[in-house]
Amino acid sequence: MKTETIMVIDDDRDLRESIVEILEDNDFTVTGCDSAETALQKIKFQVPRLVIVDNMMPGMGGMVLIPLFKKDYPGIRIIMITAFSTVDNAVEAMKIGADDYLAKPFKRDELLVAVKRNLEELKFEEQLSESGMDETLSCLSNRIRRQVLAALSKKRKMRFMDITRHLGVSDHTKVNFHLKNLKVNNLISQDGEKVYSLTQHGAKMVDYLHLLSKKISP
Amino acid sequence: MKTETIMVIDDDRDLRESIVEILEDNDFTVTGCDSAETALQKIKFQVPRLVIVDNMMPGMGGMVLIPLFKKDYPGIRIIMITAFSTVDNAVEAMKIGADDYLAKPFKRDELLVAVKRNLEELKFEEQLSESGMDETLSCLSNRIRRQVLAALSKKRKMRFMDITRHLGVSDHTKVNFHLKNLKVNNLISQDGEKVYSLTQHGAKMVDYLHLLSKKISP
DNA sequence: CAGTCTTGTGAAGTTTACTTCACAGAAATC
DNA sequence: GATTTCTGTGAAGTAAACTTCACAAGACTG
Repeated sequence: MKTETIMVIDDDRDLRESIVEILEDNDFTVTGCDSAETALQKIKFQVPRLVIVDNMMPGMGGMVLIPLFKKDYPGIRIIMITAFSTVDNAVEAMKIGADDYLAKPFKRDELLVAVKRNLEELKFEEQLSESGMDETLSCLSNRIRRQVLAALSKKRKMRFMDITRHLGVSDHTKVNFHLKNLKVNNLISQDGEKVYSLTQHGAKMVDYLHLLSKKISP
Repeated sequence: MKTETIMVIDDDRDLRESIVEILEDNDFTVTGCDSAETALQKIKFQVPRLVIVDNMMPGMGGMVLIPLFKKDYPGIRIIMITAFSTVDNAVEAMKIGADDYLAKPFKRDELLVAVKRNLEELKFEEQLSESGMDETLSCLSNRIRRQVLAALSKKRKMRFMDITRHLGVSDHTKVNFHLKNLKVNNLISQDGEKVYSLTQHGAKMVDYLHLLSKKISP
């Protein structure tokens, strides 16, 4: 099983090692860095999913590092550690790209909660931009293809010309084009007798569309 | 309130009038016709949602009439009345475009159940091919737009360049194009301070996308 | 107040999606 | 066995979606 990767950047050795230890105890794969400069080098070899970075550090501070990280690795999640928990500080951090912040001193559990919450949110966002969604949604966004699904949902099995006539389309090759598309997207299938029917996945999508149509119209 | 319109075609006057009466008692708007030829005339003035037609009639029979109706009015639903309830007869009727059939003699309730079921199924199919679905679904089928929704779902409020940087897109005008699209589709809105946020509708769609992503992946 | 950052607009170009047309083998029908 | 119907394929054309580019007004920053 693959564990989530986290990078911890803090010049304070004691704090850094204690954070690393806590995270490793919770089965994360952790990389520690003692400065922003080191972090910029290490990230080239392994891009973490989550970064925990101290605001105040000698050399490049968190405020400078965050935009650099966000620019090259927009998918990354960043939690900033701030010494003084002023509202200004937090707002400023969020503005430049931090996704969350922790005020020093923080407890073990506060750290873990923040880490887990951010990893959850990250997964949430990633789901929405999954590539499989592109194909499925754009397949469903065509009225003719939805009509085919609706027809097959009722009649279970239909032959090519049955579908064409059912839709009232004069050009059968047009229907064929959309049937192909539906087949590629695994929403319908064709048996040995050339009869079309919904796949299991297709049936699910019909359900989904009805749920959706109720939300859209009223 | 608008009632559903039904056309009843039967040469047998007693049967026809009794069907019409039953349907009118149940608040349908009914047109009776004594022949297929009359029906072809009357349909030009008002297109019904459902047609009940007798198979055996002098002149043009149901088997001939159905393809004509289906061709010119594909959205229509047709129930055929068959004198002899042979399986062949039913299969034949379905093949040429009838959506359901009733075997003579039938009871009042059998008629009503068939009528209501077919009207329900019709509504079901119409929902799937609603025009509003086209815009919404094709809007959601774009990965960048989904990422914008995901980002706004988390951060609640974001400004233009925040969004652009969050996505890691170099050309801001591209993001602007998609923001416009989202605005037109009423998924996001912009307040007086030019800050973007999800609309209520947009928030719903984010929920639905997660539902969908769970259906697609496993 | 010069310069950069933000938030756009509109046109031109590119890519993708869809439609139409011409044709053709297999199956059913007459 | 000739003819119509069914089920396609592939190319060409059209429309829609998306991207890129050139430019600019207003806000903010040093």
